[in-house]
Amino acid sequence: MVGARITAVDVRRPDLRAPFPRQFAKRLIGQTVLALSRRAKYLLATLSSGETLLMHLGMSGSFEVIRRAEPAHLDPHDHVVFFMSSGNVVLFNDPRRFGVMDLIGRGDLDSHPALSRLGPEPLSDEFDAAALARACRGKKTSLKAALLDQRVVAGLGNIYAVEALHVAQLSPMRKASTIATASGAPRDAAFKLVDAIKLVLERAIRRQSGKRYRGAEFLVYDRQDEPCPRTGCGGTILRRVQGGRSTFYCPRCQR
DNA sequence: ATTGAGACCTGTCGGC
DNA sequence: TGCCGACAGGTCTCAA
Repeated sequence: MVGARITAVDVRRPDLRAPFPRQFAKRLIGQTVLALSRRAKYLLATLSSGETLLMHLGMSGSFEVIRRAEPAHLDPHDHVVFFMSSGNVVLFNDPRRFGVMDLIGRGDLDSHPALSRLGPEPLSDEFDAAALARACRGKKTSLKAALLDQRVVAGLGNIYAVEALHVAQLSPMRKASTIATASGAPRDAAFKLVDAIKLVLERAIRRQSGKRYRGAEFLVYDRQDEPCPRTGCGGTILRRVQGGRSTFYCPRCQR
């Protein structure tokens, strides 16, 4: 898409998680995509008008680039088709329709409701033990719930929150406030957790970029009743539901 | 203000 | 083989 002009947009199904903005296709046609970037789990395309196309994959969304959009190749879940001046055709496919498409006016990026309250990017220098401890100070929720709170750290999801807690040897049920002192200074656990989050994400990006999600590639996620992967631990992975989502952890080495 | 539960929608998988 | 319930990677809203 980058450097190419959008020549046509086919919205085959406009009812994703949120309704599409008015005149969605019309406002896109003729614009050049200047750059692609990402904030948390939102994909952002900077357009020549200064507007930004915001996209989210939800739980089941994906993009595919093809050369020709033969009707026979289109899947019923290909909800948006972008035709580019380069000849590329970009398909947005989302069976579960939890995805999002929005168009943000010039200058309104920082005030957009989806983006305005996001915490720091986990791989940025801004996200360190001090920042994490500050965000968790006084929080009565579990540590796991805090990691999924996008205001604490942006873009961490269920799987990698679970994985990071295991690497850091911290219990998902532990109160979030316990990683900080009363004044909000980081305790040892905050340092360990920040390091674990960065490690887990960097490893995941290296391993999975370009690939589709596949299960059974994780240390503890989806591994209930299996032995704890920590050498010498000897514990067994348990599954619990926290806030309606599955948590997997080793009660022996995660405290 | 914070927190947890439920809702959104569809596909897949395991058990009977 | 076929049906049915449980469950799924993310956010959002609502009530306590």
